[in-house]
Amino acid sequence: MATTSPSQQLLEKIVSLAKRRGFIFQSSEIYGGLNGCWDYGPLGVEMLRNLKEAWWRAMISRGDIEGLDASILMHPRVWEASGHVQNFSDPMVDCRECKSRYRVDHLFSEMSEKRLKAISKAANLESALSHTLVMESKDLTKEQLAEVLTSMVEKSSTLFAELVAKELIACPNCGRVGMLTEPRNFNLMFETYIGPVKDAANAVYLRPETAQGIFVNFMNVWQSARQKIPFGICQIGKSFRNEINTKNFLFRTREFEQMEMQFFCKRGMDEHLFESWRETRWNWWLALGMPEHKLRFHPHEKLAHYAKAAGDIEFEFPFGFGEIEGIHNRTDFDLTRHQEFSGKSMQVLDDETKEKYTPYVIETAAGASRGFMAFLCNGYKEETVNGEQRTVLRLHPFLAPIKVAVLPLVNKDGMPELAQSLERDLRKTMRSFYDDSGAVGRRYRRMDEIGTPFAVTIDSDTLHDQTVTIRERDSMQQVRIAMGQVKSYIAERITL
RNA sequence: GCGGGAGUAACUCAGUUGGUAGAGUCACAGCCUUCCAAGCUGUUGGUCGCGGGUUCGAGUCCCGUCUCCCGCUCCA
Repeated sequence: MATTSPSQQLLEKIVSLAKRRGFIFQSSEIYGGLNGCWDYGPLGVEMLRNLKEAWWRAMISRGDIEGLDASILMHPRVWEASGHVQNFSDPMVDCRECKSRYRVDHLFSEMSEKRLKAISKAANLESALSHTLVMESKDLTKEQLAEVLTSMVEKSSTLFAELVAKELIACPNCGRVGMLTEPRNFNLMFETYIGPVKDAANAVYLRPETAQGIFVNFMNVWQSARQKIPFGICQIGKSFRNEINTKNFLFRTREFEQMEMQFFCKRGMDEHLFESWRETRWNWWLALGMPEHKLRFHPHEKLAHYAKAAGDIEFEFPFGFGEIEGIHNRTDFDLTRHQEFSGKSMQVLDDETKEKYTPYVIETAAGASRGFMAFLCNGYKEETVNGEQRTVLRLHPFLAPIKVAVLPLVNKDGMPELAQSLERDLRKTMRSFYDDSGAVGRRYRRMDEIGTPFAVTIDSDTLHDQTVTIRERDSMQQVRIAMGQVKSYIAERITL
């Protein structure tokens, strides 16, 4: 029997509840499942839609952000321009002795300068440099040496193996020399083919991020929507990454949904806007019920090739802190690259100074799937009430898949009929649920477990004075109001 | 990709040295029940993850494979 940590058990309970109640099923389960893919069940899809709706409204209601829904398949050149073709595949090697795996660039960057020099000599770096750069190897810094060597290894299929054979590269873990395999490329982008012929010339990628769909449409949106800089473009959609390993339920999957916004501004405003968006996005998570102590902002020290500043909003999952949203100052990198690769101008005119410039971009990239899981984990609580245990999902009412349950206290005296008619009426404006099976306490608990914030109960008083009780999920307190006010009472309390 | 653990009903699990699958919960149909899951009756549901092998006979033993979890690695 495996020893399982409390946090592991917690995650297992959440996964189990998610399946039992119809939030999340494993993809293709009857065929044994598909690694790292999950399906949203009836309650899951409602909750996910609510989450995306909350985000969409927060973006669009500002007035300075336009929506977009770009195609998942894009021109292959997009990913050359974005740097994904080059940077999204990392050559990796394994140690035959101790089975450790390394990225080649990490291998080089961890080496001593002396070792790098020795390898440079063996790799005949000078001649490689002579026809590409004016520099000589002795002028290169340690970091530059590592970088050049990495790119040489990437270009040559045999170089790394030769260096290993000359016993110049040791495994950092076990220290054995000559045990590393040839580099293998791990391309993190999914590839498919346009048209019925599977041919390299027809290859396209499933987008690894939604951002590029926004960048390539920047000019279209700018001109058609009549927005003035600064303004943003936002988009919700699926992205795909062929991860080596999937992990932790919905957290690391190969197919996931993003909620991305790119805010275009003039250079000079970018640093202020980065801070401002960081705060705006932080507060958005809080407004949906995230407690501040479960969140943290993690600034990136090692920046990606496109970024000037970057950081993540992280949530404390049962397995530890994990990113739920990234905020990046992408500078003018993407637009500049697309201008270069497409030959189309990405510049705008400053009305005051009459100068043309390429806008800077602040990106906020939230994970819809990860956010969903974060709210599920955050909401899950086991409580003891009067000696009995109850499981409750403390979801913000806006996120809750079902807003209200309507229950006849007992199944007689016309209570079921009255309750059914109330439920039919509520159903027109909100997700509601009628339940008459078992004791009322059991029904309350069932609703707690799926996060339903309100339960309306029809009792004998209802029959003669048209009042009902409304029970609130978290406090379990009840108030009695006129049946005619139920709709407005709940509507007021399920808004953001 | 490596190492460890696990996979039996929708969920949580039991199943002895191999002898044609069980419990509780849930769900469903009723009964009971006037406010917080524990009453009664009945019912549905499993080729024991999948595929091979050994055997007269495999949930149980062996091999392969898939999936989930943990660690390493990875996470532009």
